[in-house]
Amino acid sequence: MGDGSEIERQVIDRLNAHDLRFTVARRQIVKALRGVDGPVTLPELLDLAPDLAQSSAYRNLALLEDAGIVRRLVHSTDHARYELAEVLTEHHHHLVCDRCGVVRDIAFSDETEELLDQEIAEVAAAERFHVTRHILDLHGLCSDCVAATS
Amino acid sequence: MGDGSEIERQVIDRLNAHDLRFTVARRQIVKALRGVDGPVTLPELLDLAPDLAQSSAYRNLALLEDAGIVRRLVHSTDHARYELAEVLTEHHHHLVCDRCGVVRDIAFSDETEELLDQEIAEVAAAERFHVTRHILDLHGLCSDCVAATS
DNA sequence: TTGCTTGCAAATGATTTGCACTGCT
DNA sequence: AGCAGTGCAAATCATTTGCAAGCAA
Repeated sequence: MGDGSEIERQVIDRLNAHDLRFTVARRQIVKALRGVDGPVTLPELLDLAPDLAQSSAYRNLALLEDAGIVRRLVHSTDHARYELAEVLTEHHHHLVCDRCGVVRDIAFSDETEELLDQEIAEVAAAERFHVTRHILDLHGLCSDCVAATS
Repeated sequence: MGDGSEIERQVIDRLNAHDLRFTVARRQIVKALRGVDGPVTLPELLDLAPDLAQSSAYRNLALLEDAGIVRRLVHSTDHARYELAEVLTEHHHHLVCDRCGVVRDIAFSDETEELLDQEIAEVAAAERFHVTRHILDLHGLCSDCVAATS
């Protein structure tokens, strides 16, 4: 619970830093994103926050992304997916079902992440590329779709 | 050299398996994709194969993707990127410049890939998810954009 | 011939934007 | 009052698709 207000404080700080207000619409978006276990599409977000206009959702998600509060993911050509930025949550990866499109959060062990960071640092240095983050998505079939593909 | 015809044979086999001909347009697409060091966007592909109609490019890329010859990547909301499938090339990852959008191929050490596969297998089992592949993209700034951000 | 391919132009669908209105401050 | 924020509807833009013509088996 103390966790909740901590996130909220972070959100408000970042909004202030970007001269943005913590309006009802933005509050709804953040609340909705906190209540799910994976990134959501725009339609899914509208279901979670029914009195939010579509254009306001898109506009606020873009602003929240600029403010470092939200992260936009694109796994396919249709709907993008949105989640809270990792500064507000924790570093994680995604399981992506290539059949139904559902996306769920997962975490790796600290050891694996450390080794990964190390390898990334080496490659980045060799390629003269300034790496700021990595995205690791596991694609395949969720258990429901495995069952359906009998 | 021998490598080139090997890929071509693979392409033809896969096309045959899907009742598709190895037409001029498809030949151009495969040739273009073989000549670059990272996945390309549709406009970039059209530059590489000037006498290819846009709709034919889209249509053939979709068919080639179904045939397992091409892989479509989506890193941002605008243009998707296309590359030869890994069965024709080798497992690799991408450096993605968040400023200019350029994408370049990179490879990790076999040890890292093995450890990664091991960790992925564990997570997949725990989450009851059938993982078929993983995508690891390193985001940041390419050296040109680092220089430009003086 | 028979049907896969192609190119053009029109359609689709996610996302963005113009504009007038609402509501903080 | 003054300006950020909102909702509606129209605009954008990547991608898809209908259709008539071209080409290969």
